[in-house]
Amino acid sequence: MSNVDASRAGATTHAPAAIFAALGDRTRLSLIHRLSDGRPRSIASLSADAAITRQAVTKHLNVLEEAGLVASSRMGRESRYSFRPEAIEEIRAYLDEVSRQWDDALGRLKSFVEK
Amino acid sequence: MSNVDASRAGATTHAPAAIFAALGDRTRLSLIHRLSDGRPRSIASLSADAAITRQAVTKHLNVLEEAGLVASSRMGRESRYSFRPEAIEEIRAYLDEVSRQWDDALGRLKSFVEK
DNA sequence: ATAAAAGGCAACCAGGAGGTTGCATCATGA
DNA sequence: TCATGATGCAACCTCCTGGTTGCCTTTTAT
Repeated sequence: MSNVDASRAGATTHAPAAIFAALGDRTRLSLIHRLSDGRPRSIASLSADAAITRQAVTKHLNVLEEAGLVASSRMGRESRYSFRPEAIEEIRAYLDEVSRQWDDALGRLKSFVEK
Repeated sequence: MSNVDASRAGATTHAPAAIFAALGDRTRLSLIHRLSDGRPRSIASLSADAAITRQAVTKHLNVLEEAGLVASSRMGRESRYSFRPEAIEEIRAYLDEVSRQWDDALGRLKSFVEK
């Protein structure tokens, strides 16, 4: 289990850095891309056309899950991973904050120059 | 020098994964946060209140620069780093693409159920 | 002219990340 | 019930990363 305490009800505030880090890998990014069509997939299915081992894919999926980007549920003998858009929204909010601060700075500079 | 060819005019298409990876570190995230107020800062200034060495900060700044998140320019004896919002816009576009794909999937599911 | 400030360079180190292989376990279709 | 498919677990390996220390170079203030 992760040390991020994903079991704490509601407050699943996966630090932005962790989410960014999870997205900072080509393989994981392509997994996200494929899962973002809404269709849950098994590990075997996801590693079928991959150049790496099923075990490697499993590790990547674990990273994505701990970051809150995907969710898994066991269905019989296979575990299906599905995309979780909440995490995306979380870092989108973070980016908005950075952009807002930047825009504010631009605004102040502009009004200063005009004065 | 990086192998990303940051000198190619205009087409500074820093792969999303590299940008995400650069943001996937608390220290670098806080550097970005501080620089996003638009005020360029020297390395010494940025590492003044940091818990780590100036050298470590330098390395982080290099990572951010290669990802296109900051730009540096030598001013006398100090080199000033400034925030570069273009990289943020680049990954925001990527996130939009993922979200769009997700929304489309939801839409198809909805119309299927309603039928 | 020189001491102090600001950086750059390089070597070095510990730990983590990405991958692999081997083997055990659980579920299921014949 | 039994072979196969889908995973889980664990050990192991290599390379990258985050950090450090030591020392040299360039500027600048006095």
